[in-house]
Amino acid sequence: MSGRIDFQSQLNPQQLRAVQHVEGPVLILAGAGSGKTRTITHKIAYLIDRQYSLPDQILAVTFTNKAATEMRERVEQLLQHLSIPPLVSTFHSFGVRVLRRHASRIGYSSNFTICDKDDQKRLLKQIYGELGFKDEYLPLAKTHSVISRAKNQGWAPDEYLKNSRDFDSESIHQVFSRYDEYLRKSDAADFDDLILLTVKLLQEHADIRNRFCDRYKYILVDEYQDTNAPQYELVKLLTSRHQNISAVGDEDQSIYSFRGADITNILRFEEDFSGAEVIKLEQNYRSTQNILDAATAVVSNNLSRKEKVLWTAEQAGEPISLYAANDAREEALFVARRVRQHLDSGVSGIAILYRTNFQSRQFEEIFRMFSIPYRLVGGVSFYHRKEVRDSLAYLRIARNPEDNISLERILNAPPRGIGRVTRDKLRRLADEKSLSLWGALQHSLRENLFPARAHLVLKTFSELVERFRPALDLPLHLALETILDKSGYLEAFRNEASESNDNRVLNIQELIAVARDYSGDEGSLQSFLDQAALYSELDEFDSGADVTLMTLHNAKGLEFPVVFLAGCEEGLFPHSRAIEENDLEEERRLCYVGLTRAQKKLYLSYCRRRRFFGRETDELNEPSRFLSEIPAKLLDSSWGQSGQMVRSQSNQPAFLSSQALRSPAKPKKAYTGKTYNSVESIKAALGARSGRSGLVSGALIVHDKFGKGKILKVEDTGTDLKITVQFPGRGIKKLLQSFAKLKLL
DNA sequence: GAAGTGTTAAATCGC
DNA sequence: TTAACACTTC
Repeated sequence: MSGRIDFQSQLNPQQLRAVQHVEGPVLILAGAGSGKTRTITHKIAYLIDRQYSLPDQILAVTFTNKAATEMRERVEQLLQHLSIPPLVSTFHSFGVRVLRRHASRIGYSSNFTICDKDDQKRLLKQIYGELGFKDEYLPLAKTHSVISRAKNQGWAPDEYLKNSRDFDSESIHQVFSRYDEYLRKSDAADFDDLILLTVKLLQEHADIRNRFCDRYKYILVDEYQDTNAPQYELVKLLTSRHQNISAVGDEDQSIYSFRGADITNILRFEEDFSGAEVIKLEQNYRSTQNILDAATAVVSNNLSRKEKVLWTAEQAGEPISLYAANDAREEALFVARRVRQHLDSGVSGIAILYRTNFQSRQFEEIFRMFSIPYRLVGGVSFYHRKEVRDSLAYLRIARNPEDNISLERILNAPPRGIGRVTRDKLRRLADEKSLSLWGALQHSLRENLFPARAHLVLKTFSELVERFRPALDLPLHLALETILDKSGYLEAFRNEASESNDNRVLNIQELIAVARDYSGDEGSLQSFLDQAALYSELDEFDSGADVTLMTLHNAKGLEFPVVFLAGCEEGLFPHSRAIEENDLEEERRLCYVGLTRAQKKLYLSYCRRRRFFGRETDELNEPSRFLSEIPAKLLDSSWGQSGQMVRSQSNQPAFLSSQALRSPAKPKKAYTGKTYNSVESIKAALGARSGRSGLVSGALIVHDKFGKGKILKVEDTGTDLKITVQFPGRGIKKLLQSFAKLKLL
């Protein structure tokens, strides 16, 4: 049966052309909100429905699990009697899928471990220790990002050295080589390797490459502007026989150059794939005219872009509101009040977007105060919690004790008497004998290489691990439960009752519950571990939620009736690092992405002052330059209640017309100028929260003849208060004691 | 080796 | 501000 779906009635002429372009390469250049994903989803359906292809001959690649899931579901909706689904996958999970089958061809086992950022950092730290490198001379964070960047270019350590003239490149090269070697020896791959190794496999083994080429006759790539060199290479390899590639992208939405995304991939598509047709989608179905005009006005300040004319059939809609807050708290209060109003009038689907994750905190606090339910995307996600990661490491070790990275994690968690000395000795032994850590442990037990006490704890540990294996025959969740039980890992948290330990236990129980969903399938252990490793924060996003907090990067591809774009200040957005490195065009694209998330109503806000590390900035923040790029006529002239009113005048951007934006004198804290007689009263006045008893630290400032100092400790001697104060002076910190009834400023 | 205490660094964006 | 770390003591 063919031709059941009426594509013509569901798509506009351009979209239809893109969908019906079946043979050969096509590039779909689409503006924001023009139905990119919709178009390729329909294309998948079209290929199947019109019998150009069997479902499993289609491979669609996206960047997030979220997008993949959505696309899969929509295809299923369109084609209701689909027995085999097409493969819709992220680049990374596609890599995993290929490698799990064929890893042996390039020297890995099919059970290789996926190593995430946290594992990478641990490993780098270990290598620093071995090489005697110090973080203060060569920041580990820098090394990490340089290595990842190099890998995203497709460079091996030696190629990196050749291509880089940095002062530190020799040192980094040393770390990089050792790091790669260690991963290889540990049968482990980091995220970048998932792509690199897949490319290597397909390059070196023509038989496998040809098999995949014939298998997937139609390749579709979403967000093509975000592909980096290895991903581009992968696409080239997969399409090397049949050039049936459909790439969808928007160069104005390229916001991932920091992870190697190369905007030239999309710009030179026509050269790369000869005979490529280019189709533009310029009608926007998402936003009002005002919002679209604002976004277009901003992004047209970029020089390196192709002109696209986005238009909409929508009305002008409401003007865009701009709010200048004195600080982040006020900004959050403004947002919370408006959110409440929208919720009360029945609007749902509100997003609060910001540049950096730390901004979420203030919103969370205020939203809880207002009892506004919200979803936070990002932050410390479930799968990044220590207890969850440790539990997964236990599971990996049960299956394969040779997994060095996991063994390092659980060796002494919970504490079982295997300390630094013993661990170092094991590592050295493993290195000398070219053994895994587990191998070294076995070897040293046989040869009696450790003193009695260490020998005993290692033997106990070894026997423990041996006892894990039989548990793997149980259904997955029971296996996990049994292993955690035997290991004493759960027990250790239960024994020491505290709020955080209770949470840990709950998280582990939650993990066991997730494992239950995987139980029973063939290969359930592997797919459970893979999904945990490739899990991303965006996966938590629930499009049904009323209010969502997330970063601008996470918001790409999503839309909301109401959007708040917070923190529009120079230094924050555009970010100071971007200003330094002259990456303003990418920041501007990010702004474009943010603005175009809004369907009906858009709010912009910024703070004149903002706190970093508990410290207030000295000078007032400049409003973001992007605000001044929005034509004043699109902006609202009325303002929220608690901030100062800013009126827009004819052609001036709203914020420029307001002169007296200086923040009023800060209200004095309730505790200043008073005299306190007890520890408790000081603590109460400060609202100080500190785990350590009798200690008040932090923002409290005392004033005496030595100047201003920070209170470190307050002890009640019965008659007096003994207060330890730290006075910073020329880099040297003097510790003094002063007594009782101190006046606090 | 573990626990407790003091010091200091930190936070752009993410698979 | 907090959290990781480094150092000391038991």
